[in-house]
Amino acid sequence: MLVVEDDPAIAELERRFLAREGFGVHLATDGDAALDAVRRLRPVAVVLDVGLPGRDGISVLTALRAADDWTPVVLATARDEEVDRVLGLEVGADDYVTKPFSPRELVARVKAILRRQDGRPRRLLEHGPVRLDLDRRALAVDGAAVELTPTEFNLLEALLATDGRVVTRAELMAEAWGQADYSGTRTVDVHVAQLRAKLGPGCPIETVRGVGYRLAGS
Amino acid sequence: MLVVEDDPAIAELERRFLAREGFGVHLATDGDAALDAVRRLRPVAVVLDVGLPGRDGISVLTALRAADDWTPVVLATARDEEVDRVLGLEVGADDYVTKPFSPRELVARVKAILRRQDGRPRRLLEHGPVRLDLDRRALAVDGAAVELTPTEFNLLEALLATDGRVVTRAELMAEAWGQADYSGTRTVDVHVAQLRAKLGPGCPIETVRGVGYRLAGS
DNA sequence: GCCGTCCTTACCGAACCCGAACACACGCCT
DNA sequence: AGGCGTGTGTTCGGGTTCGGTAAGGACGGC
Repeated sequence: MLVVEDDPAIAELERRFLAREGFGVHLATDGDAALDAVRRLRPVAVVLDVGLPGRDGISVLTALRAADDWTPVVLATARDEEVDRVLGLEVGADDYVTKPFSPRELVARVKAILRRQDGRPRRLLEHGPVRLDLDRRALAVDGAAVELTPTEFNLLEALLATDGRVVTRAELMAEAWGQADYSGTRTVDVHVAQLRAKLGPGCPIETVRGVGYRLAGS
Repeated sequence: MLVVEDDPAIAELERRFLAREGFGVHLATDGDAALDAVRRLRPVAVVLDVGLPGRDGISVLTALRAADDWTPVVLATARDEEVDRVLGLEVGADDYVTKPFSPRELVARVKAILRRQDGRPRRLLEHGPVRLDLDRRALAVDGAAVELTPTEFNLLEALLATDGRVVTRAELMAEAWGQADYSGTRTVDVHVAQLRAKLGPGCPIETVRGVGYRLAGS
């Protein structure tokens, strides 16, 4: 469970009530930290304040969903920011609470969401004989399981997510390594080679000379 | 099964999906008819719309519970009627869905409730040779009983509940320990080792390097 | 005070990532 | 056609991170 809230008093309140229900709670105080935390911690759900300094909640949510991350999100909006609520649901929030809210209500909302998403189908990325299970973090080629290292997995995920568009090495670095600027090393190439080896003869990863890589047309 | 809903289109939708699951479905379009139907038909469960004309859903539910009738009730509330949901649960609803909801979700919710309050609500988690009895807090592997300490039990329960999805150490901490934020200790690893030892050679707990653990198989 | 359970720490082996080095492919130019 | 430069494929060893495990101490129940 991740709570994103810049007011320390409110954050602590939320943390206490969620913890009492048995959730392990992490805190983040701004949008970038939140995105990073979701990536690293893979929380079961996120309570996201809309009125953050700098990168606001809506922006964070948009970034998450754009990255194909469907971690359940409860938005916390101020009473008069109705626009944000509507916008939030459109952008992919699972529910929202209006400040000021009772902690009990927040807890109830979070639990409801978790219940709702139980038994939800797994997130899968498929392309030809390749099937990547994001929830199990497992890969199958022609139905046979294939082991992947963490970076190989992230790389393949980044490639499959683009679904045919050309991806530069810099973009792949950013996607699979978190941010790290691509400073002219060959790291990406090496891992692509590894991936191709593991994917076998039907490997759909094509080289676009001078630009980067892309998936073969389905 | 009784569906109480004043919008004929929605009512019909619900009826069709519930019927497909083998439930005999009756309809009622207002609160008084609903109360009457519950008394006469004694349905196994009720799907109850909150926004009824005249006597509303909350009132119907209150009347039922006041008459010591504990027929399982799933409330259907509009998204912005947050008060009703909290109120409904306090008044004795067993669960609720938020409009607009998918019919499949409704069915799942109803089934969950029936399962929960089935004559023998003996909750079992099974996976391969492993069988975990949540009510007796007992574990059997290949039919042979195995003793578990409380933390080991919680840990295994958390793993089995996710059914193959990757679970981070932070999540396991949250699930099995109640709250404790995972601050970089190796506690989880140690207990996983214990578990593996007790589960024996056919142990389905796999390590996902850099992320966490998951169950083997499907 | 003994015993079981739990948490921490430390150590070791293994997996992994990176960067360099070398070999190869492609395309352009003459 | 052949040569050359640039960009890419692939291999390999060093250094680092990560997970398994064993041992020791803290805490609480009996």
